[in-house]
This record gives sequence, structure tokens and C-alpha cells, in this order.
Amino acid sequence: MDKITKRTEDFSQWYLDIVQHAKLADYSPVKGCMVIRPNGYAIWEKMQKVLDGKFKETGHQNAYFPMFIPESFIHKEAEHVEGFSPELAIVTTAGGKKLEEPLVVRPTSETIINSMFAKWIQSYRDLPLLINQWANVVRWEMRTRPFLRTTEFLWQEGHTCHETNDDAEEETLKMLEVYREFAEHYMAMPVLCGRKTDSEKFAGAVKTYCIEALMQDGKALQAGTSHNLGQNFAKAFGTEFQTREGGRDFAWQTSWGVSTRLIGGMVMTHSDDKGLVIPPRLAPLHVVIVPIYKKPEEKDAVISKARLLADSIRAWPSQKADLGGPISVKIDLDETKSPGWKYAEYEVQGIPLRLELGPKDLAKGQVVLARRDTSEKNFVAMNDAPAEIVKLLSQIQEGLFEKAKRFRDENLRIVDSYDQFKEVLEKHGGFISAHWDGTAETEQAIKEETKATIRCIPLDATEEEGVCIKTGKPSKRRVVFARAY
RNA sequence: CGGGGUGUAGCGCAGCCUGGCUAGCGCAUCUGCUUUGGGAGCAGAGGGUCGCUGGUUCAAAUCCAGUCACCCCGACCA
Repeated sequence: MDKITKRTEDFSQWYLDIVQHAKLADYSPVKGCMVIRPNGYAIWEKMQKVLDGKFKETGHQNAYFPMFIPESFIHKEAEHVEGFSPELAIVTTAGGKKLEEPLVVRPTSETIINSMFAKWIQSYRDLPLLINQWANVVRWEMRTRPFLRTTEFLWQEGHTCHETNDDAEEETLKMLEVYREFAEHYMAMPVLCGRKTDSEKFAGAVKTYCIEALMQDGKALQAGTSHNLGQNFAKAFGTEFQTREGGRDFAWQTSWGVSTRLIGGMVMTHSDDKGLVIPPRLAPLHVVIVPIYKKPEEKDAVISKARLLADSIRAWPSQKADLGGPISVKIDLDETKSPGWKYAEYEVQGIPLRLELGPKDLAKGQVVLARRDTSEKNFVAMNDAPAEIVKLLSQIQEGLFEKAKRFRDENLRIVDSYDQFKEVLEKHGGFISAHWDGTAETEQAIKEETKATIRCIPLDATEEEGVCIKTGKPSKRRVVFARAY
């Protein structure tokens, strides 16, 4: 197997190497699209399971809407059509005939979902309507990168309708919090929660909130968004209801989504020069047992012991580690590969723990537990192995978050002049907290000159008098800038 | 669309500048034996329209022209 490019040499190539070597994804025959391989998809399934549970807990139901949207639907909301038109894939012929109306392959589903919501909602009694959809979407981007930006990607999109603006705003923030908790607790990826500026918000939204993560190369990654749509789509599609007072009003709506981009975020947050590192709570496989033996009698003893160990590990209560189920264990019985080969392979694939079991260990009544994150080897008594594994998985999860958090905090710099801003951007990258005069013109000018964009106006930003780093005009709070993916 | 790069075995590449004899190497695959605690060793085997088209030449993977594809960097991307 070829070497993985060093992180510090070429971060972009390193990322692509990890994706390839850990067998997460492959390039597809269609340019810009991506084949998600079993290793990558298993991680997505874990993410889906956790998120879907959270959505259900918060009262949402899953549904499914068509991937083809009549072109006219896209045109009903002015900002929406303007935002998405350049990246639409459109089907004009089907069944050997030219279609009467072209079909857009959904870039997002607000329009087609509203066409149905308008039928489903008659009264305030039908509200709130809380729907989620797991789907694929297509956006014809010029430049793609596995997981981070692909022509077709998998995501979930929540779409809700409410009686009042306050209800919609509450939902928008509630789902942002679901995303924050998912990112930090499960992905061990610290995020900033904030609001997008008008020029960065979703096409058709009134307000867009987001979680922003920081990658190891100092670039930001928008990891999830939650939009308060106001009544924009409801008005465009006639999603109207009779109010408690007997009047009529348009539904107040939200939409929110996270995608397979999260997998890219996970890779760029935790992985190292040896390969992928998966946080235990997202790992499809937690422990791999590598049996070691020479003679046949050793083999029998080692393997039968390994099986017993695997059973006891699976049966061990693991609630404390919050893995979303039992500990997942695999014994690698492949006899065509040497133990050393297996060590390296599972490190590339990011399996959190490796359990080595050989004749020496049997003699001593111990096992060797090797951590993927720190490479540390722990020699523990065989009977203590299951409990020790739960403990180590928790420590790994915690350790990954702490490490990422430290990196993020060290790379969130407060800056008060434009010169300093540019210097920090060149030297370190990272998040930069600075004053901005609140105008789209200034934002645009900074972007053109430095490639840095306003990632968000943090939700916890405190009122603070200051002056815009670019124009010197007054500013009431700091915003966070960064170069971004 | 601009800049850079690459097309040679399943994968990764050398060879090209300076044309030449049977197109080579590593990994992987297959066979056999020895191995197995950090990507095993030895011996053998199979696998090729040298991206495509045309040109120059006694002779082209190599030189020339054209063409196609892919990759990377930018532009784009709420």
C-alpha cells in the first residue's frame, strides 16, 4: 500500500489519501459524483441512526418526496430560484419524448414539499407539522471533493410548519442545538453556533443558523444549517391555514439539514498521518481482536479464548460509553495476513481499539489493548478486558473532543485591525473574531481581498462597542471570519 | 473557463530529453515451501490495443500535429 501524504505537507492530498486508504469512498464514472464504499457508508448509517433518534424524540416523522421537481416550482420563490438556478440538473426528455415541462433533480425539497404541505394543512389544528426526509440531492457544482462537496450527496432535510413566527424560530434553534450536540457529543467535533449574514444565508430563508467546525488545516467547515423560512415558501405555494381566531395565515416554516459532508468533517478533524481516526460513538466497529499464534495447538487455544472474550465484550454493559448499543467486536481470523499487517490496516481504517491476543498473553492471563488515538498499549488482565474497553472507549471519545477543542480554541483569535487580520489569516488561518460594520459591501470586499468569509455571528456574542476592521465604522458585536471549505 | 499535471498490467510508477533488439519495476493475484508479537521470505507463473487519430522514419511508448479523458490549484458553491 502506498504511503499516506503527511498532513503538514499537503493537507488536501492527505485528506484524499485517507478517504482512499480507509476505503471510505471512491471516484465514480460520473465526474463529481462519489461512490460511498461500505466503510464510509457504515459511518453514515451510525450517524443516521443517532440523528433519526433525535428527530423522533423531538416529535418529527419521516416521509419521502419525489426527487423530480417540476421546473416551475423552483421559480415560485424569487430568492430560491436565483440561488439555485446555476447548479440545477434538469431532465428534459424521458421515455423517448421531450417532456412538456422539464424536471429539476432536487437540489433541496422546499418547493415540492410545500406543494404537498399546502394540501395537508387546513387549520391550526394541523400544526405543527414536523417532517423529516432522508434523501439524495443534486447540485451541479464546478469543483467537487469527496464528502465535502459532491454533485450528488446524501442528507436529511427537516421541513416543519408552525402557527407563529415564534414557534418557527424556536424550532429552528432547537434543531440547531440537536446538530450542535451531535457534532460535539458524537463526532467529538467542537462547533461554533451562530447566524449567517444575509449574503451567506439559504436562498429563500429569513434567517439561517449554522454550526461551524474548524479543520486541522485552519479552514472552517459549515457542518449543518437550520433555517427560519418565515412565510416565504408558504406564500409562494399557498400553504395557508385557518387560525385560532378564525382568520387565515400562511404557515411559518423551518428547514434544516446535515449531509454526508459530516464524514469529511470527521476525517479532517481527527485523522492523523497513520490514517483515519473514528470517534467511538460513530465507529461501526469498536474493537478488533487480532489473534497471534504459531503452532496449531496455540492457534486452537488463542482462537477459542478470543471467541470467549468477544462474547463477553459484546455482552458487557456499555451504557456509560454511550455507544448507541453493545460494543462491536470483530475477530480477524484471516490467516493470509500477518498480525503486523492487520495492525497497520486497522489503524488506517480508524478502528478505535485493537485487542492483541497471543500465546504470551494466554500464559500471563492478559490481553493487550492498543488505542488508535494515542497509540498507547495497555496490558490488562483478561477478566478486566470488557470493563477496560468501555473505559478506554469513553476516554478516546473524550480525548478526541478535548484535543479538537483545544485546537479550535487556540485557533480562534481576536483581532482589531485589518493588517493583523490579514497577517493572522496568512500565518495561522483559523477562526478570527473581529468587528464588522454590518454591510454586505464590506463583507464582499474582505472576501475578495482575503478569501475569508463571515462564518457566523455567534449566538453567544456579547454586545461590545467597536469599529469595523475594514471601514472603521461602528460595530456592536464581533463576528467570526475564516477561510472555508 | 484559466493555470499546472498525468494517461504504459488490477493499483502505483520507470522508460520518453538523446527513436532501435523480447516494454520494465514495485504492490496485488496464482502455485509451492518456509513463516505469523508492527504491513513476511524464497522460488516460479499469469497478466499489455504504451489514451485515441494522423504524420515523420527503415524503425515510434519515445519526435511532430491534433484529439479525448482524468487529477490538482483557482473561478463557482448561502
